[in-house]
Amino acid sequence: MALSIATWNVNSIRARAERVAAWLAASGPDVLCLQELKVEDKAFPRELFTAAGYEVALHGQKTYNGVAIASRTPLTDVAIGLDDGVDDPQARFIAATVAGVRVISVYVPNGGMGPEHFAYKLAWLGRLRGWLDRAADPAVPLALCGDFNVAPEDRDVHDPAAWAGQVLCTPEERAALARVTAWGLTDVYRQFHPEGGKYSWWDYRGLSFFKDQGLRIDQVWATASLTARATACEIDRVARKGQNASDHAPVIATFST
DNA sequence: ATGGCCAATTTTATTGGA
Repeated sequence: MALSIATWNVNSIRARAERVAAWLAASGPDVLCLQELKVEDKAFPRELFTAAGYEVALHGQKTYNGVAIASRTPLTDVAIGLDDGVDDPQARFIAATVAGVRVISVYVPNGGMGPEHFAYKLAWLGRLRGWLDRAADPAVPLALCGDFNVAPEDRDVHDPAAWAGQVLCTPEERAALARVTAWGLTDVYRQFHPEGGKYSWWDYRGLSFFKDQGLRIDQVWATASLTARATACEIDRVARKGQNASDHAPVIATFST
């Protein structure tokens, strides 16, 4: 048997309802971490998931952000938000345990809208490391999944020279992400695809997807005990094609059980 | 010249995204 865990920034679950339903029916993973729901909990299209055989743990908000974990098997020990005493209304973190794996869905701040946004992003990554230190165990199977809004290395960038120093690729962001993953996490996609030149996000503008001008900012990071069970990790570019697509493609990691 | 697209909103412009 296998356990598949995917992450997908859908850029509005309501705008993407038909595409998500079709994707679940065609290639639905066991667990799906979602980001950028852009909807309050009470307006979340839960039936879309229940009809496909999933239960959902949800942390939404109006207009912006919003994360969830959908699973074919029961979700337990749901944690909403970083719960670190910081007054932060932005819905960017949810965790739950499924099939013996601690699964986390994060939507890391973009940080590109000005200096205060950038500072919030770096601080948020520091708070994420704090949550791992305080509330998780690197010795157990854990998958930290989501839209990290950081391309970890130049090989995750279509044009590193053009992106040098730009938000999503700065040394400060890469260092902040590295401090999170130094807790004890491995980039599962990288394990299977060291070659680079593979992306998970393409700008809607300028025919970027057609020209494959993207960034690999969506990732699945796993602890050692889970990484040891990884058998594959793929980006589903097909889900980015055509009309009404999200600007992100799903990333699917598969583990032996 | 630093644009182009897309989604949500007390919508016909603005904000945020990446």
